Amino acid sequence: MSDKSKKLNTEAYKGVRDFFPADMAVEKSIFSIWRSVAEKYGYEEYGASVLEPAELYRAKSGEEMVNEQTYTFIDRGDREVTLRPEMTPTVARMVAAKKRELTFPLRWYSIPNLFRYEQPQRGRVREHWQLNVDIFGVNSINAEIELISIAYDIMRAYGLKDTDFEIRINNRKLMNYITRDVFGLDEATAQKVSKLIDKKDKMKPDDFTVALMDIIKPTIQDAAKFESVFDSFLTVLNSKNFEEFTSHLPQTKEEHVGLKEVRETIAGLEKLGITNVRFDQTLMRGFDYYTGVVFEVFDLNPANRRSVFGGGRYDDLLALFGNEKVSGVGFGAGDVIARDIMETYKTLPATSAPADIAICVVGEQNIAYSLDVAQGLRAKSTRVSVDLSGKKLGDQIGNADKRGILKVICIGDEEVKTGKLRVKDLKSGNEEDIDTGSL
RNA sequence: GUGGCUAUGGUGUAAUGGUUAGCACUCGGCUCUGUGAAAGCCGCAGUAUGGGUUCGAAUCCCAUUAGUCACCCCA
Repeated sequence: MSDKSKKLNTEAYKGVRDFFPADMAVEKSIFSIWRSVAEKYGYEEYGASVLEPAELYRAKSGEEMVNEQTYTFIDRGDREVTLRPEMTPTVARMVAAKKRELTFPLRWYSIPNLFRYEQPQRGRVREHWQLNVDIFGVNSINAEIELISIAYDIMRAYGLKDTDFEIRINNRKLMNYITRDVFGLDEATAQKVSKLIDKKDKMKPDDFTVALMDIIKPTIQDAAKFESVFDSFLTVLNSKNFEEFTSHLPQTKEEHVGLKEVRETIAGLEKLGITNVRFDQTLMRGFDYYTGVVFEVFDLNPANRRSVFGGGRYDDLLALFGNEKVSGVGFGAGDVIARDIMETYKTLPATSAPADIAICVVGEQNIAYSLDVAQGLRAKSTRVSVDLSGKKLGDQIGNADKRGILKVICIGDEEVKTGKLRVKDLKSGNEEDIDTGSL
């Protein structure tokens, strides 16, 4: 008698995915796009364990992030362990460990699975795979240009046209300059403002204005001064393009380095034929470790209003490990959004059959012979699946067809005796003699 | 973590608190034991889980689990 309460649930753990063969085929095609583009640019693949000591993330992300957003537990040896929520600290650790024996610039990529303890919803899961591409040891914005053009090539490989997506860039140096130097906000206020700017696109303009006022007002006593600071700040933030934005900044003899970097990055990409790049002064990115250019790639289709890629320059990260500075620029691209995009644009490759030829066996006594024939074919790199079901021949052929296998060879007493085999093409129905001697 | 919405065979769906929970696809078997795709017949399989209200619950209520949306957070 069956006890319902004792049955195990077939569902995957909350927020993680099973990859059945059809899903895995999609996943593999995404990975293969990632790999081929990264390798075309001369990047080498590396890997690491999903387990990291919790302090690796504490150092940079703070208690709250580690406690509430990660899978963290105590192992049997009383060590605090975290399932990696991102790859950058790991790669920084690896690079720092071997810094003296590595040849810079270093071009590395990886496709790690990452974990975060969050409320799952569409496009947001607890375990996902992410392409991470990083270049270390290049101080010029040529690194940014290279990374962004990799991201661009991947978008094209997903099957999108230039007009389907947009690359948005900003520069941390610029925002720091504006909030601190130009408008004189203190560190804490600047921080709050940054967080707010990050959400600007999601808010109604009026709500944003009010929220911004609430943050800035308490820090400026003089009402008249506040009025003028606030208005010009708002004007800067609402600039429609790079030229307008620049014109609102105080003119000095030398162009600010942040502006220069953005200008040169856009120009550099343009020379490579990448023209769908847009300056966006509201682009912030959550990470504290970014120090220069930051960028994101967006699908313009309203179905996928999330960033497809995100990255930037982090020049100080390796200092955490006591090393002298090594500059880094990197980005991440998730598999979930990649899948959504390729579904939206219907660019997913057709699923391929699990084998090139199916061998249908009539009579159990002929299986040994069939296996031998299969080995001969496999030696020539043909993918062969031998039907071991013992079903009727018609069913075996039907099954091969259902799996998308295009050709079958039927083997029974007759074939074993004469050694003459015929290949049947399931599309045309034609049969063709093949020479077993050549197998 | 907070709030809203949702949950019926493997899949998609139907059923004013009142028959044996219906249909399609899929799957298995057969018509048809050495040649598939068609057609027909037969069959397997379900009210997410645990409670409650009621003479009676897929239907109403509560909790749990999961999905989804918004918030939080965004790596």
